[in-house]
Amino acid sequence: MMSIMKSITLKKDSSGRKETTHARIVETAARAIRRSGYNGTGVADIMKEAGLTHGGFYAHFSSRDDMLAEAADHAGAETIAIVEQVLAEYPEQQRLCALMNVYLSDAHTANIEKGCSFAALGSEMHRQAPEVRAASTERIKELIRLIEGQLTNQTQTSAHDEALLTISTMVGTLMLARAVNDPELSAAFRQAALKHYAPKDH
Amino acid sequence: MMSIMKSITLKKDSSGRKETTHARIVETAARAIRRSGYNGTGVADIMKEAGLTHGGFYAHFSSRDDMLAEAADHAGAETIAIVEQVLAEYPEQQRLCALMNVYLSDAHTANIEKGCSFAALGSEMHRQAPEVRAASTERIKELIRLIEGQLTNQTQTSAHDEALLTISTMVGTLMLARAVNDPELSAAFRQAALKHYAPKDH
DNA sequence: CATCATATATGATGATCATCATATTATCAA
DNA sequence: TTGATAATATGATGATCATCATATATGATG
Repeated sequence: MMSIMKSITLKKDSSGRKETTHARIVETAARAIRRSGYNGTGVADIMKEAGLTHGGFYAHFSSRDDMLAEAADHAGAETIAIVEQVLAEYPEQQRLCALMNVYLSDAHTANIEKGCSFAALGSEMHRQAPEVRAASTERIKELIRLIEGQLTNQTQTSAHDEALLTISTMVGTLMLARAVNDPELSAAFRQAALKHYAPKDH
Repeated sequence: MMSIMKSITLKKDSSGRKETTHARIVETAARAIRRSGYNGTGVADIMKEAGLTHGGFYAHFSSRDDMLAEAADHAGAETIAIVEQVLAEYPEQQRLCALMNVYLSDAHTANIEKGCSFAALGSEMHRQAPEVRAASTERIKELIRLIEGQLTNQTQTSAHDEALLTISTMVGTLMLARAVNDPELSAAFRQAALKHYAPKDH
């Protein structure tokens, strides 16, 4: 009763410290889930890797799944960004070819924690919390639109279908190339896909 | 000193009870890992699902990873068996087509725990214990040989490459079809692959 | 510099987990 | 049936985990 005009001041943190920290946690988590999987990624691990202690976690996220959803979204966004960057660097005729070469490169195969989130987390997606799955699905749809837009010399329907097929092949190839313990087989999987999708390069 | 001829009798369990139980645990685990992932599969869960208690586990396996390796091998063997069965049921010309239809069917998409172990566990493989990865890699090589053997109208090299590409596409498509939370997109991924690999069927 | 709200840290709780020591039960030989 | 041995169960241990209550530290403002 005595404090009608108590808190006029909004909790505006002009320095944006919390937002910065929040973003740092999400970036750290986006790397951690690709490296260690959803189940292999603990709250304390991520906070430590972000230079914090575990206790502050729930000031930033309502639950672990909430954080995983943000991390999945961020990892998906990074995947989209990689693809967009390659597409922007090449003339129209060479774009898909160049994308394949980058996507199936040794570097991308080795760099799981900064690479394609769908190849890194694909087989775990179906059992994640609904918010995690939803965020990832939206990013996959974004990727489909991006690839579809490159297939201009086709009817709309066949461009969509070909985009879906191309993405399935890219993701499947990269995932299997990482899965096997035999470096030669890993390279063979990627070369076989490149032979089909980027036959120009020797 | 007093028991020179103590234990002549080998511990031969003529009824094979332990072997039967061991096989049952492995079969249960092979389903559990596909359903819940490697990390989501606890020792106690599996023993309970196999109708046992957790304590007896280490009479059957030297470690959890040891069990996971046997489970991965068994799941891979089941995958091979599914493929072999489809191939045996159809005449040579229709085999790959039929395999695609079965592999990308609604039933296989839904039945993760008895389906293709590479689509179910692919993105988790690279961080498993060496014995787990080794067992899975051997089964993948077996699958490659199987598919390669169906591509008879090609040179050896191109048959091998095409087998690798086909497997990457199959696995990637099924994995993504399961991953997304949108049933229409799930069907679209599979239809796009079928359009390319099994165009005969409407 | 002093105050206050905000951001982060310390520490605890109960749950779950792999692993193991020991007890109990089941099977087969006699 | 009885005893020996193998197969499984009971129960414990220490580690790790998500979550939360509370304390401290930080930085903006007066």
